[in-house]
Amino acid sequence: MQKEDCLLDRCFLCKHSLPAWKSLIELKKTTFSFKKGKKIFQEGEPVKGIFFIYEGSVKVTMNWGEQKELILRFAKAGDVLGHRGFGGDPFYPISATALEDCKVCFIDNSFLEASLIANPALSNQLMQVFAQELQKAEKRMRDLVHMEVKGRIVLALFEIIDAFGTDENGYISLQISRQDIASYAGTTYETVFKFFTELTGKGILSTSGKSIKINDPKALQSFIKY
Amino acid sequence: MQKEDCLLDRCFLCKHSLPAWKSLIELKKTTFSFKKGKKIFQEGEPVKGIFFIYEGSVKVTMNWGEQKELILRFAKAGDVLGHRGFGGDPFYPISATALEDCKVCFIDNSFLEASLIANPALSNQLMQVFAQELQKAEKRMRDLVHMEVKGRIVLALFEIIDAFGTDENGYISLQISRQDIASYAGTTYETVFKFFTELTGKGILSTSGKSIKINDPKALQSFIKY
DNA sequence: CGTTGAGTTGAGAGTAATCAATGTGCGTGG
DNA sequence: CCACGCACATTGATTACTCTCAACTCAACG
Repeated sequence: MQKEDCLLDRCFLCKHSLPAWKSLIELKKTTFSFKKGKKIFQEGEPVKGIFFIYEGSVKVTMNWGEQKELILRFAKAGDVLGHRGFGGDPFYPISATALEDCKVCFIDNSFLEASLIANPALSNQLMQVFAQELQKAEKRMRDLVHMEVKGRIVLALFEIIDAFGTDENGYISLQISRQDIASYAGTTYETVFKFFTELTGKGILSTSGKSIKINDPKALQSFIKY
Repeated sequence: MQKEDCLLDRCFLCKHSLPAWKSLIELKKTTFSFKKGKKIFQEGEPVKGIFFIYEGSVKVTMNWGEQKELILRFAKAGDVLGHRGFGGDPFYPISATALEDCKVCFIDNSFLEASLIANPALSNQLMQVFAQELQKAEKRMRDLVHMEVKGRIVLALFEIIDAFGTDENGYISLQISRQDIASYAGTTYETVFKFFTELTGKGILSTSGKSIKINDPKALQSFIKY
């Protein structure tokens, strides 16, 4: 982790702050780098502040017992991390792990709170973030409960493409493991695996090395049954 | 639905507003009554404002297809409803249904927004509400995915008691249908039923008419496996 | 007295998790 | 350069859970 300059336009806090605050924010915030696979923060740790991603991608997870994890969401440049520390417990209820090499801005709690009080527009922006994430979370809750596994895996794929996009050949820009897809869809590694071989067999999906490409989105859709 | 006076101390908006605003809020807000079973608002309807419950209890649900519903949460006096209308779509992503006869305060969007801008403390309070609900939602998401059905039903019972309490005899204060418990636990009516007969057989649970009583919380806990 | 609908129970089917076995690639050390 | 071991990928077989469907009971009501 090392301190660096921050790309203003990619940082939530800078983007939504009053111009007058920007120089102050520059002083206050610290930028850290995380290597792929490193934990940015962990379930149970005391909350010290809030993070803004301005480079790389991150998975936000929650554990069940020792072995099982659920990926709650993926986050990418421009997204906020660690705001779940707000309210109640001063301990993170979740973990955040870098999926690629990442750069994140860190703002400590006291400065953030001061900013929120002084700058209602920022406060409103953050509230919007919360509201949207709450909506997404509840929708996902329903999906995880009522959809069958194949549908959930399909949804995971769409979600991942939505978050990270595809390269010029149509492959998902992020190298994501089948284990992570399983953790997002709330299923097991093997099940994802078998489904993928079924899909590649039918030509709906292609895999090249570690990367995945969707050939037939409509056919995928059809696995989502109401 | 009829207009009535509002019990100030049970209303989120009044409780967290500046004293100077209270009289204005009194002017602006409207109180409605809803009979048990009536929908307060429904998935897909345009968002017109926000509700505060000051009497009765409510289930907040989301539908999957035509038949399957998931109860996202229970709300009772003092809780906020309809704030998920914030951000993005101006349509409710969820429905709210009265579980008992209810009285709710309604504040229309424009006045709420004005209040939030003028009163940062209120804004912060609402943000806290969002943050806490987001935490709860994500925890529940994990539970629904990784716990087995019996554990989820147990959790539902605890959750319901937590929200609504028990009467002097230890029975859950709210008459809740097995269907609703199933919808909360993400399972079917029959499964809840069979589990309940198993539990009453072992003396862990008692049912009297429509009401439910937990005799042995520890034995119930043991169905939650990590 | 028949009908309706909700409460209750049982049998069967299907899905996905678990377990186990085999295959594959890679790095390391001899 | 080869042999070995380890971790991870892949696949098949088995198990177990829970959903679905259907039947039955019982009470209320016309």
